[in-house]
Amino acid sequence: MARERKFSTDDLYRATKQLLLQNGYEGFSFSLLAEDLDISRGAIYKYFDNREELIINFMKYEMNIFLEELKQIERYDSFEGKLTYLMDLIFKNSTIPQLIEIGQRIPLNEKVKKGIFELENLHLVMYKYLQGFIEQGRKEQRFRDSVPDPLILGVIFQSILIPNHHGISQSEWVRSIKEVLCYGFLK
Amino acid sequence: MARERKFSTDDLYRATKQLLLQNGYEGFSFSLLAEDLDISRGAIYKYFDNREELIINFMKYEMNIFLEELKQIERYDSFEGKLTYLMDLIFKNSTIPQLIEIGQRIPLNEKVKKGIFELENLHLVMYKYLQGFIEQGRKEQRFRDSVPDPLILGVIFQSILIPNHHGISQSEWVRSIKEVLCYGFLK
DNA sequence: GATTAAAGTGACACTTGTGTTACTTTTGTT
DNA sequence: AACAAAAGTAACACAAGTGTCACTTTAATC
Repeated sequence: MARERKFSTDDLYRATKQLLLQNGYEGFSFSLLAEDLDISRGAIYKYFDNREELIINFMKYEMNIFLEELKQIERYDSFEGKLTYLMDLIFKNSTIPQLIEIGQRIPLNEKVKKGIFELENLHLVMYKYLQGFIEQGRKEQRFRDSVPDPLILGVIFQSILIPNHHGISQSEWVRSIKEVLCYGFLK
Repeated sequence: MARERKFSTDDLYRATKQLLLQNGYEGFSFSLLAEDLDISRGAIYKYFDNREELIINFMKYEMNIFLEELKQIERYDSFEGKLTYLMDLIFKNSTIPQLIEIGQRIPLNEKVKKGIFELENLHLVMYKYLQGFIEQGRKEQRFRDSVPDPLILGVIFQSILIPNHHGISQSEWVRSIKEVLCYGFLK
């Protein structure tokens, strides 16, 4: 009993992702989004009350996909297996740390409180999986004792964001980053 | 023969810095700036033609102060001396990497071409000093051969941006980061 | 005290974005 | 064919930003 949709929620999310990464949180607007998808601005309001609503739901969508993959880390028994899987996963999902950063710019107000809460829950789930990995590493005495847990996770997540200005090939770049993170840049 | 100034260029730069770090490039406006300094928007136009002009000049100002300090790296002869000085300098100027990132969001058009060019020149000067440090490290065989130069600089600059969500004390945090960068997080 | 010129203000016309609403289009169901 | 209902549009009133310009304020100089 309904007309066929001109654009899917997936279309919205795809364009949202591109615009967010390109223009940042403050540079994103429904106007840009509508223009990008060649639809009217009003149509978007049929599905999302406002910018924040859309962005939060998009973030939850991205997070869930990422978590689905991160969950698989538990398939690996060995610390090495988990470490390699985690690093590869993060380099494959290199936009996740950027999006998380952007997500933290959403101003918290009554309207979006619930959504933000749910998004933060997903972050906690992510942290839970990561913490499992860290604990195993500690138990097996693999990590430098003097380096705190949050820093281990921090350097892994942040290393994705190092700009490769010199256009070093992806495989070479990733291999080098892994090496620096594990063993440092000094001999 | 002139009236006393209500606000100095330094006042502008101070407020600009704060607003840029808080709101990002797209979230910065002359309106906010004027409000912050309790002056009229029109007054700012007496000194800067537009937002981009102001931001670029502010960036040049910040870069010059930073370069003045970075230059001092050459006072140290030993590689260790230079490395320690560089790390401490970057942690002391932790806003520099953030500001450089923000600066890269300025859209290049005819109006700002000259300013951007001059700002990029300052980046090259910065790179020159850093490259001197890298070369000495290579010559003295201190660096892991398999890690490319841009990545060594990249991890140093990016490490500042790792969010310390758990509020680990500054000194402890900095010490740990140095350790991870030099020797990695694995034993 | 009058003059001068820089410093600062406030209002104007304009642009871009928001959220809402009455409206039109499309398509399956009766 | 008529209808129902969801999908999409276009226009409105509003808010916040821009750049400009005629104006006022202030303080040094004659």
